[in-house]
Amino acid sequence: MAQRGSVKAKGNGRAERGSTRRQHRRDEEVLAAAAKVFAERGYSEASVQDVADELGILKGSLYHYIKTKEDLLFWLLEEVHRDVEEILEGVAGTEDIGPLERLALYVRRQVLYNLDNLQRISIYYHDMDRLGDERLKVVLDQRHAHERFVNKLIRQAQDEGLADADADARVLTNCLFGTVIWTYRWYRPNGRVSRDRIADLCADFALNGVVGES
Amino acid sequence: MAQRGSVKAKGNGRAERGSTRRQHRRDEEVLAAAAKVFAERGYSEASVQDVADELGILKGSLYHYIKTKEDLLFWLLEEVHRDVEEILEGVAGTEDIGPLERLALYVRRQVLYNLDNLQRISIYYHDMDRLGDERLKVVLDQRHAHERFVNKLIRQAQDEGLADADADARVLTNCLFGTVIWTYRWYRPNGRVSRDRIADLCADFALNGVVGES
DNA sequence: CTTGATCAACCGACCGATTGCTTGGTACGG
DNA sequence: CCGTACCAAGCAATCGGTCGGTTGATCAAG
Repeated sequence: MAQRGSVKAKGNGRAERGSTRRQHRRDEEVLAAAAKVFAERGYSEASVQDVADELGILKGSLYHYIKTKEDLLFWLLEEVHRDVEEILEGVAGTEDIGPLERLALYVRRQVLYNLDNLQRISIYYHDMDRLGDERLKVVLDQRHAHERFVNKLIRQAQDEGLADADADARVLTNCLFGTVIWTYRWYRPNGRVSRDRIADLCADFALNGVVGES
Repeated sequence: MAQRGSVKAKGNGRAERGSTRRQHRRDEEVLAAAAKVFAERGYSEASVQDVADELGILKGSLYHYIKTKEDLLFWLLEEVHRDVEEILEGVAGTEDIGPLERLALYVRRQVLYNLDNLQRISIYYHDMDRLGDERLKVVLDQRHAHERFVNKLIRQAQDEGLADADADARVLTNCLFGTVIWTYRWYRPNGRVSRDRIADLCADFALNGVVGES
């Protein structure tokens, strides 16, 4: 793990090293501990000591797994991006459905993912900016690709007369993102409304907003 | 300013002391500097030194105006709350309009406020949790009141048959908040769409979402 | 007009605590 | 005996906050 690809190393940071299988176990525990601590206290205020405490080892020992504190943050964000990319590919790969159904599918899946990964999503939207310049650029590029994907679906819907073409597509995209992303701020497990129902309601809300002209 | 009301002090923290008029000038400069620095670097990573530098004075001198670093954060959030309360009162005070028109009015005004106060809104949603327990409770109580206000409007619309009564009002409220609040994350001055147009589009998006069933 | 007291505003040096990170070493399973 | 996993001590830097002192404007008394 300590030798995970840096940004410079041909970008192949997620490659699985040949050996490793049991090693990954502990690596994931490290990331899980970091996720918990960062989500609770925020990246800036969380200390490496806190993460080590969560793992039950000393601070110095944690540096066996990481080079810098920022590594933990970057790897967590990389995980999120990998998962979200799967969602986008799933939506893009579904055949025989129109742009509006695709948008609804995207919203439902993305909202469900957010509700199931509150810690990482919190960290993603709270502490992304704490990355150094190069790594920040990597994450921002991924975000832009994500944005373009949704924006394209909305423009398609407008072109096909399924959505109000007078509304600026970029604004609609961001309104939809607001609906989807904000879930991580108000959702509480044990709530009265099920996650699936919430995902459906968010999809309805966003789709009605995109279609417009009631 | 150093003697601004603490949380405990009968809550009357905003009272203008008898003398003071020129003094307030510098106080506002202090808060403006803090807002700029906190918005740029985040409260946790911004140092008192940074705020003092922005003001052109030494760190020790800044403590003439504040008791703790947290004071700056709390006072900024108090300002936001005071402004937002005005918006709510304005919406509640408008006569002869239904709940849907009231909601649209709220969204437009709140979005415009967000776009005009990007720094403070960023700080509000990014660093609220850094407050101590007592002060955090104060801000959270204000937020809950804000939520109840919008939630009540939505339930009124549902009761009058103007909005889909099958959708959970709490979820709708949070979806609407997502649309409104998220603006501070994507809006950039000098963009191609005017602020007024953005406010209108957000209002349309949110209202269509609340009404549902197109 | 001069004096002297007052007070906000600011300086500059400093303190204890904590931070991210390093280093040299050890315990132990394969 | 070699590498993984961890320990224990410590370093330089930075942090929020303190403190004693200086400056300059204001203003009432003499």
